[in-house]
Amino acid sequence: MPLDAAQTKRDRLEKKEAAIVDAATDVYLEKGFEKTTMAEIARRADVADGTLYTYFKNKNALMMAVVAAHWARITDEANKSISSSDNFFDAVEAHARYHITMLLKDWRLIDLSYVLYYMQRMPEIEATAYKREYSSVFDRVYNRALDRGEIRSDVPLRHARDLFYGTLEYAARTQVQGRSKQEVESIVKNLVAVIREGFAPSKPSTTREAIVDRLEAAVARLESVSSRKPTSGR
Amino acid sequence: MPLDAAQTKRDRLEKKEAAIVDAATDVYLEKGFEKTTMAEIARRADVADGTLYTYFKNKNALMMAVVAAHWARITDEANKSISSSDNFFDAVEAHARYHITMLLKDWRLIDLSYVLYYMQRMPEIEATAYKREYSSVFDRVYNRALDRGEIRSDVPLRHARDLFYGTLEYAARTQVQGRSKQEVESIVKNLVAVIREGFAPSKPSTTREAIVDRLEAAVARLESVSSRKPTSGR
DNA sequence: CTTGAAAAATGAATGTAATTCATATAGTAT
DNA sequence: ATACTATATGAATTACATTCATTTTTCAAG
Repeated sequence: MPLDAAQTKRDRLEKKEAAIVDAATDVYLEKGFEKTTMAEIARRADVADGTLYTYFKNKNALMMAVVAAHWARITDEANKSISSSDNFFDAVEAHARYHITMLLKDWRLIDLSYVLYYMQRMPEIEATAYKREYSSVFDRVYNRALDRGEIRSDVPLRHARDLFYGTLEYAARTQVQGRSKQEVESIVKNLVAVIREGFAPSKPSTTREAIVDRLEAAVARLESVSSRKPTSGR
Repeated sequence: MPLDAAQTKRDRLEKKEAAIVDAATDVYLEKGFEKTTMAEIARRADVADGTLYTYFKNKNALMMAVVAAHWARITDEANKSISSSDNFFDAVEAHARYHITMLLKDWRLIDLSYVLYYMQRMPEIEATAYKREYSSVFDRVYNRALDRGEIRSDVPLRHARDLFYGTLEYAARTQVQGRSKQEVESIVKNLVAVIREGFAPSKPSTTREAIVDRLEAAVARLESVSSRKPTSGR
């Protein structure tokens, strides 16, 4: 088989697969999970019922593809959301703003991930992989800040990550479920403020004793630094 | 109808209803949502298939009852979890510890609430009411601390609540989904530390603190001059 | 330009599980 | 005991997901 013919064929199949995923997304957003039927998806994608099964193992796999397409989109956007900030707190604020705005806009698709995950075990599809990829955005920002000494170093990454995404997702869910109006800015500012206080390099205590301790420690660090450099002997 | 006869009759029906809910809980915990069938529940509860529908409108309503029974249990326990602490941070720590321990133990039932909620709209059942009742535990602790001036007063309750429950639920979910071992204490201590820093009444800065800041800055400059610590990549 | 084997697509048939409903049974008041 | 009502029953119905025997399309080789 010539290479460009194969290319064309694969293109054609991928286009059809994408059309099916798009149709499934539309139906799901209109009707919700329970009322989405394979027959309706097939009708919208303009294929026969059976055709769906040549592209996806079953309904769950198809819905998982819907979810995967969405995570790919937002992971891409999330990476852009931090690109303009160079200090930790600005990057956190930008990413928080992007994240909660997205959650409020696309919550039905995000929640679909959870529904699929909890409805049945699907280890072969690894439903949480998309999320892990997405949350690596925060990980990079955090690790860079650690390297630069912008934040205290005794809080493990995973705790910071849980705080960040957990707070935003809970806030978004509260807002979507209740009928409270959206208040993105208030939520973002509050989270950033807490992180600013809780993750700042630890402020030394102001007792005289503590000052002396701090000075001793600083001197010790200086000594150990210069002793590692034989050229600048002491 | 005599009153005690009515009482007996209602008792009988309530016992049967509880038996059905218990059977449903068992089957669900064994098989997961998709593989739980009404026929199996009926068999376990020792009633006919149709009988289930004289107690519950449909499968979702029955599963919702399973969820409701669980929320009632844990709301009761949660209230006990804070009763022995009298200051804010102790109460927060006690409740945090109870909450995440419960989440790790009963996550399948907690998640079932979400699955049901997101699978279809059920405004008549008000799936989130249980959760609202539960989270009022935190609200009471927080409002009491506000009254007593134990914490700063410019953080709205809902933001504090989102931070508290959001962080713990995200942490629990991460742990359940991954195969990382449980680390309740680390998570609790970290959350309490962040809340302690972020919610403490703001202290006015003192002269001594300014001195320390200046010394810190001077030492940092010295250190950066005597050795260019390369930022370790990652 | 044919051709036939492999890949895709089809939709009627099948299987599974939720839900309904006509009928039977049990409980209660008179 | 009798009639009346509330409960319980499980066979029949319904709604979908999924399968599979056929048909249609694609494409490399002659």
